[in-house]
Amino acid sequence: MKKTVIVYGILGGVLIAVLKIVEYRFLVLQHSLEIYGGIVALLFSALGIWLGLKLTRTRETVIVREVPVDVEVLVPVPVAVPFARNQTRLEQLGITPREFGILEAMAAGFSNREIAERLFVSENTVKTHAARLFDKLSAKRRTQAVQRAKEAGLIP
Amino acid sequence: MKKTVIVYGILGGVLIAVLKIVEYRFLVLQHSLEIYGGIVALLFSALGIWLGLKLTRTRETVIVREVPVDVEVLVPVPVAVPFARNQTRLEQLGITPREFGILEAMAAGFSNREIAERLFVSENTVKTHAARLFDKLSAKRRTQAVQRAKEAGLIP
DNA sequence: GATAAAATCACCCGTTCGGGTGACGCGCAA
DNA sequence: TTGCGCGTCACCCGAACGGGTGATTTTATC
Repeated sequence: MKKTVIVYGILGGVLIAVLKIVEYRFLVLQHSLEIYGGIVALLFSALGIWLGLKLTRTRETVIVREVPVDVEVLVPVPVAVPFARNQTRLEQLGITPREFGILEAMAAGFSNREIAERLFVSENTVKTHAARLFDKLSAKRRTQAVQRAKEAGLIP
Repeated sequence: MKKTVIVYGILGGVLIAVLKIVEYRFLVLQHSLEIYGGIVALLFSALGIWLGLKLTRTRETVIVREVPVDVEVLVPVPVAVPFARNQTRLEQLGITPREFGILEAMAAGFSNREIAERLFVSENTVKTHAARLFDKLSAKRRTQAVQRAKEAGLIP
């Protein structure tokens, strides 16, 4: 943060110097302009900072902490959310079964090499499938692809 | 840091250029004092806002809300289950707030660079946080880290 | 004020990913 | 029979990622 302040300071100094030079060149020797500009700059800088603070200050993260009321009642709750794979969207995107398999493995956190070993294919093949998958999901990274697939309801 | 310096440089250059133009117009037009002031005000407002944002980047107020858990209410899991972040597990793993922020961004499919720009830090910083995160989550890849975090109930 | 924890940034180096391209075989339908 | 979709594989190259190390600064805490 100090650095930022220093940079700002230097920048301000340079700015003022340049202003002075420019002013001399144009022979407009009205100090009021300089002072005026400086004051305005200062004021609005302060205003901007204040505004920025105000805009981002009320950022609250609400965290829900679970507190057991009765231990005996707190039996492991089977969530059992029947995930319904969105087959329609799969077809809409034109994702082939093989590509989907790679997608699942990717979502499970496997590397290309691991996926290759798992599916008994070469790493290059996995990469090809992955590339086509990224294209179809409009993703640039595998994490993004996984996220998109999740949003589309392709994977839980 | 380099980027910041470059941005600052460009900004300064543009500012000076604008000032010159404005000053030139001052010789021609008589109403440029207002224009000059307006431009300076605008520029420094923007600058101030940006600075304000940068200053308050991590000002997050964490509110821990204790919620009694009742199984009978939990079992009929209806729809729209507001994801309850598992704060306990977060502390167990020793994941700091900042690291968690990086984790969220990672899960959203952002690259290290994008995360860096989003959080107003350098890419190296993001990588450092990520490395520590991987260590704490026993993950070797970011996809795996996301998967682990999901399993642990850290992220939806 | 000392101390510890957290956050920030940098550099090097090796690995992994992803884009682009080209190619081959197989099965199926026109 | 030919075209097409699918799956397979290879190579190159640049970008992104991750490990490791070291350092400074900020923040919290006593």
